[in-house]
Amino acid sequence: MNVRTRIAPSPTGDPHVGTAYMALFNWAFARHYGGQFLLRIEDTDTARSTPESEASIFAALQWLGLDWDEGPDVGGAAGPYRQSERREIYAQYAQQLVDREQAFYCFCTKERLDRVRSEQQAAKQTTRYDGCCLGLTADAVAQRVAAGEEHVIRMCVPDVGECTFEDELRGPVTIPFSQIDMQVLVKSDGMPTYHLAVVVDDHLMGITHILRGEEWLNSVPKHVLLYQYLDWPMPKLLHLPLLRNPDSSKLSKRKNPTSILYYRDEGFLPEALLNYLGMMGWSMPDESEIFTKAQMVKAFDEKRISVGGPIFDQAKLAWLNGQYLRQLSASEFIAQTQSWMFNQDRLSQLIPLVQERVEKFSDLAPLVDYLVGARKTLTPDNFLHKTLDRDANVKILHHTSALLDDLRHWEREAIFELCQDLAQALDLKFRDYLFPLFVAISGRGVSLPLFDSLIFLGPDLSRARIRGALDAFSVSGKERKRLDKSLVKVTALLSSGQ
RNA sequence: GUCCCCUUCGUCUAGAGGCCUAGGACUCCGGGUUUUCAUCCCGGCAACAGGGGUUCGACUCCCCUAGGGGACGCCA
Repeated sequence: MNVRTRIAPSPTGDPHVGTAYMALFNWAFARHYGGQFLLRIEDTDTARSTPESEASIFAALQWLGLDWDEGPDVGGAAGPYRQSERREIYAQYAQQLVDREQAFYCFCTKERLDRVRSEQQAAKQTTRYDGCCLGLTADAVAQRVAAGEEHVIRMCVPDVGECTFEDELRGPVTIPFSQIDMQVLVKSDGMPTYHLAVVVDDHLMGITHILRGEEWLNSVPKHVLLYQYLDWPMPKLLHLPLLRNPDSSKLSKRKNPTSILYYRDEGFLPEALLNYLGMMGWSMPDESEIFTKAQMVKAFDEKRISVGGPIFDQAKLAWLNGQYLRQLSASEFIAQTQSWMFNQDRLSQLIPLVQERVEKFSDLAPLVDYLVGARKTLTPDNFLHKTLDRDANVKILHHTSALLDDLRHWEREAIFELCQDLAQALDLKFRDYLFPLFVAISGRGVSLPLFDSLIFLGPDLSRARIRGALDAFSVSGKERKRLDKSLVKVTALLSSGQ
């Protein structure tokens, strides 16, 4: 049997380490069995997908050295590999499902659905579409569609019975159909949802094994139904554990750096990151911990995957990276530091910031230390200020961090405006407001211009430093909740002000 | 709330009924090498969630409880 696996990221943000994790296992699986590994872009969310994000996913996977045999950039016989370019294909199957009464048109408004949902929640029932449009006659549907009424297509799901399917890592799993929603398959903008697109594409692209996150386990019955409706064979399913934050919740950028680019910019080697991800839920048969991706491919055995959720431990990753750095020859080390920071491109961004501030070359390093290296670890004392107290510092850091996390385009002007607006909303003088940010970014109250620094460091490092600065203050869960509430108010103020 | 998944040192893990006095790694703590530091070496702390079965024998199999996680979107 020719094995085919895929990684199917959604280009809606920074390339996530979870994506790298899944890519690694799918890649290793395919390579071990001599099959193909494909890259498919799941950009059916037109509001959130961006070409920049897609490009950064390519860049991140290439940096890691995970090569794909078919994909949007390299082509292949089963293309196109971008879901937004496959609309007609999905439409065709959606129509087939409607014709066979395995799916139906739904005209319910968002308002009605929200109402039904909250009623079900109040009654402590499973939230699920109530079947309102299920009984519509073909004529009625045709009329309403012709009249231009907005609609979606939903899949039919039995009310009773249960679905049992096989997960290769945990054995049979049974989920009652009463828990399964009549999932929307085609959105009102004509795009398929994940569930339709993934089934159609995996089949048409000949995917034999799906290795993906455990978060998908609950939606397998929807897919099983679709495969049955379409008369297609089920691929094998392997649901891998989710990477976790230190508090054991699902890995998230609010609690941990999650962007692959962060690890690149911080100075991790791709080999080390990959090696580390390879020991999350998997181990070499001889228990060795330092191994190359070629060794992993050779030894790969899905039976060795464990299903408990591993915590992504920065300390062990750092140790592992140290092992890799130490084994480099001096000339390799020079080459690596050059490609990391000391190259024409990076230096020409850096020098203009310092040229007019130095009198001797020896002034250079102290000025830029925090830009070419980690800033020092902070304590509350670093934030002592004539007007800002502890709580003010915490609030500024928390709110700025949250707003920057959601900022789509990392541009000087946008960041500047965001900060200015926030300072105003908090009723602070701009220069006072900026103080904790200077400390968070540079480790000092005075440094090179803040916004230039943010641009130079880039979104991933900047966000991590501001979030890290907050760790200097022990912020309790309770306080964090208060801060989140305060943030909601401030955000409301910001949007009303515009 | 409902459903699903998971559960070995603080963390990553080894362990497929006797090889377990539960092993390795990170972290932390000691000690050694080194002009300092780091590296490196040596040593130490530290776990089978709890309770019932099955079995001559259970970390390993089954059940219950507890805890953790996830899902419940016209997001993936």
